[in-house]
Amino acid sequence: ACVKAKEWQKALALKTAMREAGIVPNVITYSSCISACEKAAHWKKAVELMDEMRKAGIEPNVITYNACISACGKGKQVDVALNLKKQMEDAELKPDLVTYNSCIAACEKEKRADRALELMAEMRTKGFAPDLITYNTVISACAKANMWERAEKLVEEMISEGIKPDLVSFNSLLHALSNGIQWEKTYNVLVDMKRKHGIKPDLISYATCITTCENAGMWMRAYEIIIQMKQDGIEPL
RNA sequence: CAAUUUUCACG
Repeated sequence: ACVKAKEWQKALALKTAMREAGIVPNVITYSSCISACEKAAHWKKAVELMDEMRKAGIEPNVITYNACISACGKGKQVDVALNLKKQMEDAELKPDLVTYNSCIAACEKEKRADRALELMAEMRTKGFAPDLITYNTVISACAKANMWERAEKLVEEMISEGIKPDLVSFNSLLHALSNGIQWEKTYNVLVDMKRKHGIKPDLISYATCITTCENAGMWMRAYEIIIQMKQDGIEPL
């Protein structure tokens, strides 16, 4: 059952073909198909597949649920995603770190920073330490909810817990600051990520800073950043 | 190397 076709129609066609060839789809077959739907944000199909496999007497496992939660997240269905997490708890399956990260990502898509933060607190009580991805996702959630102060705090928090922020962390923080039109802070972060953390800003980082300066009416500053970007070997598009 | 999680934009 090796499904490498990453487009959902193809994956589903393959599954049908398998059945017709007399091969019984197993958990992994379904999980793969759900994953294929996920990339296309086809959350309804993903949920349908879960039902279908249950009817076929195949029990979804943690990975199956995680894939489906992710699919719902991409389709902006937080409630469906959180319901799935409940379902798996009822089915005496233990949500794992990926489950939480996927649920938090679902909240992020819907700008539900409050729920994302709640979930992060909940996972701690269940003995899961938030990892880099957890933090990055929550920071991004704060960015979308216009909570740049919280985003700043989260970065400090992760550092104090020994998790090194990466390029994604900083880009998310930059977006948070950008949405708050904190152009000075945005610029400081851009400088700090390179000087203090050894992370090279990429095109996204620079573009975010430039946009912020433009929104703040700081045209000269925006221009200076473009110059720096070119010195860094990154070309504006 | 059979399946699952994070940033902007496009889709």
